[in-house]
Amino acid sequence: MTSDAPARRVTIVDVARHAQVSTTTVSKVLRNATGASAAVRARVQHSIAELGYRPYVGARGMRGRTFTIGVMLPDIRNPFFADVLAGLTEHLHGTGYQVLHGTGRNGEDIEARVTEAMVDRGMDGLVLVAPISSGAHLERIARVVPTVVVGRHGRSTLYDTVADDDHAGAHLVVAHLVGLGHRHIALIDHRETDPVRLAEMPNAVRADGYRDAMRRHGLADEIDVVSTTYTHDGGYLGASQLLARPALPTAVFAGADIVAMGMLQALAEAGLSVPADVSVAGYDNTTIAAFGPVSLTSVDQAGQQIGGHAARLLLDRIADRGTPASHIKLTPTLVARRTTAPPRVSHPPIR
Amino acid sequence: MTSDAPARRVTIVDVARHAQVSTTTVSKVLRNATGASAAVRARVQHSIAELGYRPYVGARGMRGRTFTIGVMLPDIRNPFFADVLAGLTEHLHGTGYQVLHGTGRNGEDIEARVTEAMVDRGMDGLVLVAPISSGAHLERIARVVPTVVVGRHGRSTLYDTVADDDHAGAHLVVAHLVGLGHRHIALIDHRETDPVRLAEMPNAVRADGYRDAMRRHGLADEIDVVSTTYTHDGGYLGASQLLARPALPTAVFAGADIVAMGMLQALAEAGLSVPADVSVAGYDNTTIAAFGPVSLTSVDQAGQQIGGHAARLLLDRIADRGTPASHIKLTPTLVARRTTAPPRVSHPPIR
DNA sequence: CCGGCAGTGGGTAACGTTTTTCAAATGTGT
DNA sequence: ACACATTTGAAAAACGTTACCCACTGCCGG
Repeated sequence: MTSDAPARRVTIVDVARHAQVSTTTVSKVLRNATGASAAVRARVQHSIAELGYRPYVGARGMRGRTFTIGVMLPDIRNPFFADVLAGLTEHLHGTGYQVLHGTGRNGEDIEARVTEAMVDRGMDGLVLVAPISSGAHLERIARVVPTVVVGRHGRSTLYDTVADDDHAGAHLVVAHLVGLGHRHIALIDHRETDPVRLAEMPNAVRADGYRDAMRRHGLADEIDVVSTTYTHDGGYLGASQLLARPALPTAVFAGADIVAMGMLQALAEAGLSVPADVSVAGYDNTTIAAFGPVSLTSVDQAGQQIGGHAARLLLDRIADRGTPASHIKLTPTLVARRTTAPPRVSHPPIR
Repeated sequence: MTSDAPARRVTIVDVARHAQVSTTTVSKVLRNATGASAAVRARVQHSIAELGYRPYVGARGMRGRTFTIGVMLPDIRNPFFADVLAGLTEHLHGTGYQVLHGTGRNGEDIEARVTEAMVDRGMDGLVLVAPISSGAHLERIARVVPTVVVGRHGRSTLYDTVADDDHAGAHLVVAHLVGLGHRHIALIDHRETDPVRLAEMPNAVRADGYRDAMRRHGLADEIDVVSTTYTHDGGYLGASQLLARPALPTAVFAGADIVAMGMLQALAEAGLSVPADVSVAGYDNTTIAAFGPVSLTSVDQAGQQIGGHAARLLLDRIADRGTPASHIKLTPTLVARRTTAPPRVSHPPIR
């Protein structure tokens, strides 16, 4: 009969006693190390199973390894991050590593607390997804534990990076809209003041790509950036600002799907229809974008692949911490759906 | 200048040497224990700051505590779980406990691996959100580490539970639809074969509540349950099955928002409009349900509150493992939106 | 027949922290 | 000035695991 007693943990000593061998031998069996005969090995395995022994990770950690990979996610609600995580765990499945994650909640102090906590827990490797911490902080972490940074453009010799080519992604969106006949294309951007982060964060690169693409299409004069935030409310606010103007742009490039959602809501409330009155494109190709009734044109970042690459790089770096840093850049693809269409009144070609 | 050297961790010994005291004294300062004068305390604090010392959790764990709370989430994509997590971390903020989570991916083996991993890492407490493991497994865990189970109806003397009253929630939906004039109300259920889980899982309780409510409204003959799964595809499939019939019900109660989404997609593809042709209600009041263009009638479970309660119970249990198990049941509320309306052809009242 | 070698198993010392025990120093009341 | 309580700080022993080293057994070749 099972009892309610607090139950002391079974240790390697219990197994050793039960199998009539030394703890050293049990350890050898556990690690598949040489120096144990087949007979002894079998006896120890049997004892392990019978006693239900599981190695205590804290003690293992003191000897160097915890078989744990920590993943910092900025926000658990964004489906893109879920894709990355899925790719990661998929790749790590069967390697003996356990994935645990923590949320940075898009706050620099909270994010730092999470990453520090992972270091303090002796994790063998860290994956930081779209971190907002300073580059110096990232390097401080990477110096202590093998680290891969995902979805951020800053580089370092101390950690690997996997990111999407946001510049190319922005080009895809602009080209798609121009191809439909749009000229006045606005961008909803995430306001960023910190000069260091400015260059490294995806939103900044997307904004750069947008400006560059507009210029290349001869639309330099039409560049129109509205700065809010990469949130649902930010999209709502951005749409409100556009609606307050005398004339609406014919198309809007929202820097993230979540922003596009906020816009769609504001536009619907204002009685405008999409794409008849205005085209809207997002970024990330989240599940909700693909959802039929929404059907948002978006840019797909292949989050699952990104996660897979991150896992691979991290395993390499754990195996040999001296490997030079790799920087992988994936090419995004455009998924055209029903929120983008030719403008109602087509502008006459220039000249 | 910072170097690329691997950087050895600063230990309590380094701090002790720097502050010219024993490690014991440093430990006392760290834990705010008595037995250190104000002067020494200040000196140690200064050394800690100067060296950037952080206690190594693995070593602490060997002495009993890791200041870590583990949260098992079945699925990172479901916003309801994100709400629960937010409530949890909110409540735990400032307590010195760090929250780390792992995903069970709705697989019994993967879930077991995650929970075992948390135990192996010496976590101080566990929150298991909507676990699918057997009750025996849950009790085995709870015997080793303080545990709170969220969103599941089975009870035990070994762990606390926090759950929503799914029976009442189903009543709310049926009452709402009946109030609008519906009689033929179908339920999309999650098929469950395991007899033990059958009674404990939320979907089963919702189905029970639905049947009970239908009977109380004199609609026993109209009870109509379609069994698929609680996924987007499950909703799509359920809708397809209904569409294959000669006559559609006038309203459908999808057991979860994600199921409702799949249904909406299938109905839209079939050229039917909601709520004109058929009313649809969900469950969970996820973010996407509230999203304007979707505007799904749903049942709100107050995930944030649930998480808060779970955190509180867990802290109590950690403080005193002997406390008798609490079982909290929260009352859900209905959020009526635009996917439910009176049926097109109102049935005449009975008799 | 002896020296070396491969293979097997065990003893022991870490790893970084907290807890327990104890001695010294300080203060307090006659 | 003396006994005695109290405070302060240190030494040492755990916690569970692994890595390093050593001892022992057969066995092979010279």
